[in-house]
Amino acid sequence: MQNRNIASTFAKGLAVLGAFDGGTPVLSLAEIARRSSLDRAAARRLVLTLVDQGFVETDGARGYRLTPRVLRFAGGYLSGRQVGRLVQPVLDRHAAQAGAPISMAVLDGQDVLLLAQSTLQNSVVTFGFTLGSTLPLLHTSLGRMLLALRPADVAARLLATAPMQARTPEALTDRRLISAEVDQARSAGLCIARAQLEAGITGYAVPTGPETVIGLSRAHGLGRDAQADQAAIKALQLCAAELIQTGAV
Amino acid sequence: MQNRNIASTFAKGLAVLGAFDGGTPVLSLAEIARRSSLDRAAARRLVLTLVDQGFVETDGARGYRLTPRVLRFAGGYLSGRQVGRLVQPVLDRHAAQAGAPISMAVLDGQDVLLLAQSTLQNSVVTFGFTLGSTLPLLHTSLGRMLLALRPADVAARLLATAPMQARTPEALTDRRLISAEVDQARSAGLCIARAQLEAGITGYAVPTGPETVIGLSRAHGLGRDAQADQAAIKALQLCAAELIQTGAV
DNA sequence: TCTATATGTGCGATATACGCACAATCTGCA
DNA sequence: TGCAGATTGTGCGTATATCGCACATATAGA
Repeated sequence: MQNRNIASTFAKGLAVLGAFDGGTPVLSLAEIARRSSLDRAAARRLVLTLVDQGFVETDGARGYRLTPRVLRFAGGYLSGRQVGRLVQPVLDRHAAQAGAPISMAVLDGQDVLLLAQSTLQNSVVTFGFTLGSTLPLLHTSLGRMLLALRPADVAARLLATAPMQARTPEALTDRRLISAEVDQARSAGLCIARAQLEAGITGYAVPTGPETVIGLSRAHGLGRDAQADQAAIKALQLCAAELIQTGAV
Repeated sequence: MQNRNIASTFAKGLAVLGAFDGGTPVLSLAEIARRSSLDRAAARRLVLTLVDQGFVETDGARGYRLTPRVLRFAGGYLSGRQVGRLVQPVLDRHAAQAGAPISMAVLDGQDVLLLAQSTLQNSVVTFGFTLGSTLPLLHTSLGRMLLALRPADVAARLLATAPMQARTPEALTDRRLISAEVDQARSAGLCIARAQLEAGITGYAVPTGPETVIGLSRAHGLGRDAQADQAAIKALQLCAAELIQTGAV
């Protein structure tokens, strides 16, 4: 039974807008229809509406891509939550002290979604991620920490269904082992993930609120470096304490 | 005559989404209807669609606000244009060298729209702006530089119609004087705006492409400091040169 | 040049969305 | 505490916006 409180054309339009996930910068109409599971003609009309409203442009040929105007939605969110005023300066200060970029993230659907980050000059570990980037839930310290913050039933469901995106030889592929890592993060109030997303890189994460976490990454050597781990976690905990004080999260 | 290639319900939905501009973090249905110029019942259905799709949430009472999910649109744009990989590291490196945050912007409608920025530890001048923030066109060095990049007829139209948002005693309010500043920016390939947006702050901007500019701001003393101006412009020009080399803009 | 894929478009059908009007709720003030 | 004004919730009949189809055209790649 259709819900008359829902505008289905608008919902379809949002699916079309969501098809532009950045993995492929320019999309064809056919690809947009596929990604949004819509009839080709419907997808075409919705894309032309986005063009008309200035959120999408053509590349002159038959491809479509987002325009900067979509950043206004992010601006609305960030300004509304005062991220630029309360969160960014704290991340900047602690990232400088830690000598590593620090990111803030939330759980969104089955992904880690980056809310803010402080990048640094000459940072070794960047990966090109930005605000709005999504990261895997099961193979990042951020993701595991976010799962740890959720009620056990919610976490269990996500652990069973989130995509398995192991990309390194050391990445866990057994969901039960990942679940154990999440349990450990829940107990300890921190998470350390070694070479799960990228070989040679250890990720660290701590909570900053009921639904947000911060994290940083560092290159590691062959052995486990307890001292480096402790320093990274300490830096994050100091940062988290200050973020909690701002009340922004 | 209605254009059958445009889905008007989707266009209305985008207007509702755009009502959340961040100035007021939580909006009522009545306020959303006003801002989007829609019938109250229509606005309600469209907002409920956003709630259903996870882009908006209620505050438990009668207010609505954006969720982080809207950042995915920004992520799609930033990832598609490789901002995190090509632009951000360059901004970070040059901001560190300049000792001031550097932002990249485009013209969008009648606003300056921030595309990227490198913020710094202990930065004097932050204002809380973030990626996705909009700034006034007529009273920022970024805005005047963007106007300078446009064909003369386009610039003239914007100079005549963009909102006059003077907020300091020294801010120009005569559109002809502002136009002269834009002409000078066009000739010089750089723009310096003293105390136009904020008292005591000078803004600098240079172009990085046919439609993008970068800029930074510094506190200034009572007199004009030609040496500080030259250093800021030089830093921006070095940054712009490197950005042009990356081909990201 | 040919084939497969993609795109453009008009159209009839119908499902979606509209706006209205009335009821209910909430807020602020005296 | 009560009242007035503003806001919100909701059902409904109707109009129109949107749908998906089918055919034509264009493009890309082998």
